[in-house]
Amino acid sequence: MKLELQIKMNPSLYLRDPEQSELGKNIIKHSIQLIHDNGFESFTFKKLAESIGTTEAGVYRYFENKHKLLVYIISWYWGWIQFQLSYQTNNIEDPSIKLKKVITLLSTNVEDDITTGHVDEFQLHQILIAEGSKAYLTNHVGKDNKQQFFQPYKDLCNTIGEIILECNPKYKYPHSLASTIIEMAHLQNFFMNHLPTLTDFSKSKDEKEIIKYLEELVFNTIRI
Amino acid sequence: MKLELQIKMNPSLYLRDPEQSELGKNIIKHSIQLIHDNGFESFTFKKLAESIGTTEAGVYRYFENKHKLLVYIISWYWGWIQFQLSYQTNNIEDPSIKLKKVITLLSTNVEDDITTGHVDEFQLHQILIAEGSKAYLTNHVGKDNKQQFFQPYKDLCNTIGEIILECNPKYKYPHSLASTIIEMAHLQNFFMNHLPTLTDFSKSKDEKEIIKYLEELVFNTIRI
DNA sequence: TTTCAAATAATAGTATTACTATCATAAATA
DNA sequence: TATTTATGATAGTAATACTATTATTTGAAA
Repeated sequence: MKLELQIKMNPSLYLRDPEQSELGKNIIKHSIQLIHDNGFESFTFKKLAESIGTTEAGVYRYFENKHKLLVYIISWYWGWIQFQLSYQTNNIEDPSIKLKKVITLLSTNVEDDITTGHVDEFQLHQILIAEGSKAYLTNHVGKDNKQQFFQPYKDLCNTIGEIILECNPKYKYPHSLASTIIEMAHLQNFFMNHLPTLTDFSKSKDEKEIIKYLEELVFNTIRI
Repeated sequence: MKLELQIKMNPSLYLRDPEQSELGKNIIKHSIQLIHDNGFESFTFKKLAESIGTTEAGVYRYFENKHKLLVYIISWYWGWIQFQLSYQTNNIEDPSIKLKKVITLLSTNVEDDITTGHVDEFQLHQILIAEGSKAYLTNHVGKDNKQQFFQPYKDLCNTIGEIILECNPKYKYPHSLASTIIEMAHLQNFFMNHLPTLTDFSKSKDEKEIIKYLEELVFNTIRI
């Protein structure tokens, strides 16, 4: 039996479920490739269609617009991270070890997970770093939020918040600290590679430095 | 004598200096208004021209494209913050008080500064929160960086980094902590107002809570 | 096996965006 | 007064972000 990880997606994100057809899977696969290679700004459904070998109209049958497609793949990523997190922290008792796993998981450029055929997690992680915040930094964030587009992100944030509270039940800002960890794991990586003077990792350009920085930040503020 | 604050801008950002003409100042003023009201995505030079009462071509004589215009007003904001910072921390000896001023300055929705006629700092602060990261989250960040587009941001980051080192000369991540403070002051504000479950400030929706959170985070990690 | 619905392909078309180009006119300056 | 310079008015183009229509293929139910 071949194990395949299926992540449940919010149906409001798509018109037709991309997991249910070859074309759909190709849309996801090539979107990730194109957004990774050229950025979300220059990504268009026309280029996507050409890259797949279908037509623009074909893509529009699956996704209303490119923003929903971006939110889709980002949601998928958070769902996958959520799964990785519960998998990696399973049977671990010590909450501070769990929290370290969280920081490492978010900061590390993962390898491609072969149990998810059409998704390249490495590229997806890069997309999250460079484009992740564009999912919510829009003037329709309120509408999107009402449709639960950001639920996977919120769920992850809650999970991490709970681990923080296990470390220190009296800590007052578990959610803010969780969102800070998530965002900074990505942003410090972006800065390290593109605007190095905004960080202290420009020499090594090593993710491990980011992990050390975040660990110090987090464990000192919750006072372990 | 009327005091007017002039912030020196990188000439590569514009084709014609907007400070030097009424039309130019109107471009800045109405850009801020429009981006504040409807977001950067829906902002176009056509709308801007209509709002001013000039033509699209008129705007293009000042700015090559809307991205450079965004970077321009964002750079202006960082220059203004830099000035506020040196003004507010002037004559203060205690570096930890200075650092608190930094956190407060970045987290607080400023009032409009009347010494800068055509710029509304309140709206500009809101723009920074919602659109600030779009200045550098592009596929041409490297090119832009080579042209020094992000110098004001870097300068501010260095200034804050130096204050951090004054607090604790042995702290290893002054730049990363500085960029974390800047980005989180904005992002936690955005989350508080639009995705409140990602923070712990949803009840009060009070900037002062963000300040407390950041102060705890910062002073615990540099161990004061 | 037929048939009938669903998915896809092919093509066309529209409004808007992001520009560039041209030419006339008004204002500032030499 | 001549002339540079900024602005205004208008036009045009390629690309983007869609919508619509029709034909063809495929696959499942009758």
